[in-house]
Amino acid sequence: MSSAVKTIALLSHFSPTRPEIGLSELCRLAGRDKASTHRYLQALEETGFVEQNPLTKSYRLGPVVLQLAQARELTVPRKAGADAVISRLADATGETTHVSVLSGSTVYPLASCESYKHSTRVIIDVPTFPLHATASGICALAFGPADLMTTAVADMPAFTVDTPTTSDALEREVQMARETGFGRSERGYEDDVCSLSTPIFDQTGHFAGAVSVASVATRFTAEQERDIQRHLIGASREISHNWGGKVPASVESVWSKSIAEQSSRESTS
Amino acid sequence: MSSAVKTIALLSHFSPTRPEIGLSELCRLAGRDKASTHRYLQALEETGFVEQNPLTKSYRLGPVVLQLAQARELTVPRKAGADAVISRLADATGETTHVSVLSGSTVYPLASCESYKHSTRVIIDVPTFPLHATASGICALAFGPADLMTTAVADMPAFTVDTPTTSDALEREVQMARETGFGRSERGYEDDVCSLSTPIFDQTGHFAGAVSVASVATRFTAEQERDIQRHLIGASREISHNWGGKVPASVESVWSKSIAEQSSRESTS
DNA sequence: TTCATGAGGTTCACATTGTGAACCGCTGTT
DNA sequence: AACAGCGGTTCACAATGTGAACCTCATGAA
Repeated sequence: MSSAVKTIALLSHFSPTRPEIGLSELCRLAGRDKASTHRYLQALEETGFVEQNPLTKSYRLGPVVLQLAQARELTVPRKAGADAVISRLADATGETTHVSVLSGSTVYPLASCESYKHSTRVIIDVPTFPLHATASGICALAFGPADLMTTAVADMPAFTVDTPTTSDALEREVQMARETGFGRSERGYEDDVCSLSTPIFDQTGHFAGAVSVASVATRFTAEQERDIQRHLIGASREISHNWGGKVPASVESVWSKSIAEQSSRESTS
Repeated sequence: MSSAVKTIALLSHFSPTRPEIGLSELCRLAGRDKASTHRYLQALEETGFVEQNPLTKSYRLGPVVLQLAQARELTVPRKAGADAVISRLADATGETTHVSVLSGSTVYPLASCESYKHSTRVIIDVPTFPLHATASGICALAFGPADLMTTAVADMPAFTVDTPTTSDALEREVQMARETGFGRSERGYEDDVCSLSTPIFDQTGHFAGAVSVASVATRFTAEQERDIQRHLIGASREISHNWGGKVPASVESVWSKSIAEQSSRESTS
C-alpha cells in the first residue's frame, strides 16, 4: 500500500461525530505508530487538508476540502438533486433516509436525513457502504456493473450474525433485489437496523447510486416495508430525474410486480 | 517532499473550470512523468478522491470530498472561522469589530467582538445591516451580486443626517469602495460611529460577507483609518481562507494601491 | 495500406522515502 | 516524587517511490 493511501486514509476518521482528533487518539484509530501518524498529519497540514487547533493541539479538517467539494458538485451535481427528496422521504416514512453514490467499486454516502418522528432512529456515519451487507450495496450489485460481484465476494466480513458471508447467500440477496427492484438488508450490517434501497440512474443510463431508508428493526413490520417501498419508488424516480437519468423500464416493471403482489397478498390475507 | 504531498497536490489542478483531466494532461500540469502521475491517481482513486469517467478515461473529483466538506462545515462553522480573527482584530485596533454574512439580499451580523482598550466603544446590536448606511452594506453592494443595488435603492431610510439617501450618493460610496477595496461609513448609520469594512469570499469564489471595524467617531483620525485598513486586509484574507475561499486578485490589487497611495501621501505631508 | 502521433497504461533497475521502537520534554494526577 | 499520558523527534533499517523506455490501442494523414 502506498504511503499516499495511508496518509489520505487518516482523513476518513474525521466525521461530524468525531470532528477533532488528537495525535495519540488518531494513532489508535488508524492502528499505527506515533511517528508515522505525525508525518502523515504534517503532509495533510501542508496541503491544507487538516489544520491544528492551536489550543488543544488536536487536528481537524481544513478549509481546502470545501473548495474541492464545490468543484465536485459543479462537475457532477448530485447532492443538490437528492437533498430535498430524501428529506421528504424521511418525513413520509418517519425513518432515517440516505443517498449513496457508486464510484469505482465503492459505495459512498452522499447525504442523509433523519426523521424526528421517533425518539429512536438510525444514524448514518460510515465512510463507505459494504457491498455485501447493506441495502445500498445489494442494490449496486443487482443493478450496477457486473464486475462488482467479484469485488464483493473478495471480502465479506461478518458485521452481524445475519451478514451474508458466502457467495451463495449474497447471490440470493442480489437475485432477490433484481426480482423485486429493492435492495434489502435485515440486520446485515448493524443489529437493530433494517434497510430498503432502490437504484438511481444517471444521464448515462447506468446505475449511479441508491436511495435508502434505514429503519429501526423493532419497527420494521411488513406493513412498514410496503409503505417504505412505495415511497422509495417515487424517490428513485425523482433523484434519477434530477441526475439527468431515468429509471429503466425493466426496473419499473419489477417494481409494479412487487407492489401488485403485495396488494393481492394483502387482500387475500 | 513526501509522496503523499505530491499525490494530494494533484487534486489542486481540478477546479470548476477544469473539472475533468486526462492522464497526459495532468502530467503536463503537474510537470511529472506518466508513471508517477498514474500511481498518484490510483492512490486517489482507491481513496475515493478521484474517479475515472468510464467513457473518456479522464479523471474527476470523487464523492469523498463531499463527505469531508460536510464534516468540516459542522466542525468549523462560519462563526468559528471568524471569531478568533475578529478578536485579534479588536485587540490590534482597539475598536469593536464584527463579521457579517450576506444571505439573499440581506446582510446579517454573524459575530462581534469589543475591545477593552477604551472605555467608550461601539456596541453592535442590530438584526441586519442596512445596505446603504453601513460599511458592511457598502461592501456587499461593491463586491456582492450586481442586483443588490436594486434592493438597496428601493428603501433608503435616513438614520442620521449623513446617511446617503439618494441613489447617486450611494453609487458614489459604492464606487469608492470598489476603487479602494474598503467599505466605509462615516456616521451614516449612527451618530458617533465610523466604520471600515472589507469583503470576505468563500469557496464559491463569491462575496460571502464582510469584516468590519466600528470606531467611535471622535477617535477616527486619518492615522487610525490607515491602521485599521492594514489590519482589515489581513483579517479578510484569513476569514476567506477559513471559509474555503480566497481574496480575488482584483481586490488584492486595489488594496495595494490604497495602501501605497496612503504611504506616499503620508511621506509628502 | 502504411506510417506517425498521442492517448492510457506498464516494467524494472535504481534511488529516495517510509518506518517505528525508543526516546525527549511537558503537564496534570496520585 | 513517582507516574501516566500527551505531542513530538531520532535514526538504523526496510520498503517504497521514481521515470526512461516500453507496450497497446485509437485516430488521422499520406
